Amino acid sequence: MASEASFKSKSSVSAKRDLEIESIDFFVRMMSLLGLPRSVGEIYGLLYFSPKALPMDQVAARLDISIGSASQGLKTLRSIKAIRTSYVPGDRRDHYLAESEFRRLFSTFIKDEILPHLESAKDRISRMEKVLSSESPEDKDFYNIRIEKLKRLTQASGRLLPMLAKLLKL
Amino acid sequence: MASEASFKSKSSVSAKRDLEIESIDFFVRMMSLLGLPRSVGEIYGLLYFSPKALPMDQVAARLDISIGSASQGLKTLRSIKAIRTSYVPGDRRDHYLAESEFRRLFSTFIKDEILPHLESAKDRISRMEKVLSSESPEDKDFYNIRIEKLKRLTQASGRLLPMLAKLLKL
DNA sequence: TGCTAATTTCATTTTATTTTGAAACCATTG
DNA sequence: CAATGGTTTCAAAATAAAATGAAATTAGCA
Repeated sequence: MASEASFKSKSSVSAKRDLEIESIDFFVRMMSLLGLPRSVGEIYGLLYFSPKALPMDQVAARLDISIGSASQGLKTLRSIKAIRTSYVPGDRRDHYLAESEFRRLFSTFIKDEILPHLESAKDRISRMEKVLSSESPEDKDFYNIRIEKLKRLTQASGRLLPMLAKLLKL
Repeated sequence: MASEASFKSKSSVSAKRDLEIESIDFFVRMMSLLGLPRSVGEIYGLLYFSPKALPMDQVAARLDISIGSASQGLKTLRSIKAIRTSYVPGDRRDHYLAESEFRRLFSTFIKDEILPHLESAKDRISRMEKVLSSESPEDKDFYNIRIEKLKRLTQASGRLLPMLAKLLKL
């Protein structure tokens, strides 16, 4: 009947569980705000409140998700630098720790997910300008104004977002 | 054989179509970045480059989507103040115009979609603090530090986002 | 090098989201 | 106040996204 839990007081274990659950819930919402799947939020939430690094199979077991999901989710989190591996002697499994500076994560997200879109937006706008200048349709003024507004929008974003990203890294 | 197009030069019509298509494409991506469905982006993109206000049935026809979708999409766009209706004498249909100050839209989005989450995050954090103080588990320091970091994150966001919202409204 | 544990990949299944279309509802007008 | 045009609603269908699980791959160890 001896279990891992037998070394800890009962209330302490449940307190940890409570924190874990709040954490998972918190990050599931947070990640879904960034358009990331539930499982990714769950994994990060679990790791965020885990004092020790956890191997993939434990992550999957604790969250009751498949190892496939766990593998994918950890991959995603690695790619946005939200977690890192830590070496555990005598264990060939990779162990994962949450990168606790969550703000950097937003910064990475802006750089990787949003700024590239801005780039393609610029191309699109030049394309629009070319169409307009070569064809001169009626309502040309209207179209010019709209294109001008789009331009300002992308320019403003192009300045604001990197600033924001920098602020978050501090 | 007489058609609407017969009053316009052929190239002018296609130029408008080209702009429309680029616009729709642009806003479909933009909206999906905000987690809004494709049809919503399509509708806004169409209206954004339309010199005259369009009624729902024309929106549906031009985009080849159902009137159900059009109705839902317009409702969504109205709710985030991205479009407005304009009165057209002698026509009982509502006509829609894009609100061209797209930046305000982000501002509305921050206020309506993100800030409420922050509020509930604060509640969650107090809950965590309560659990921790009443139960005192081992690794208490670790948990305290993590909670502290979450607190700072939400505080920083709570300051930054309203600022950003304000900047975008200018 | 061969063996085995650990991890990744990916076709299939499950779940969630979006769209459709038809019925219900509303509002204008003859 | 009936008739019709316009709009919304919502159950069902279509589509898209995510999770599973098992096979394939990789990496550590004897």
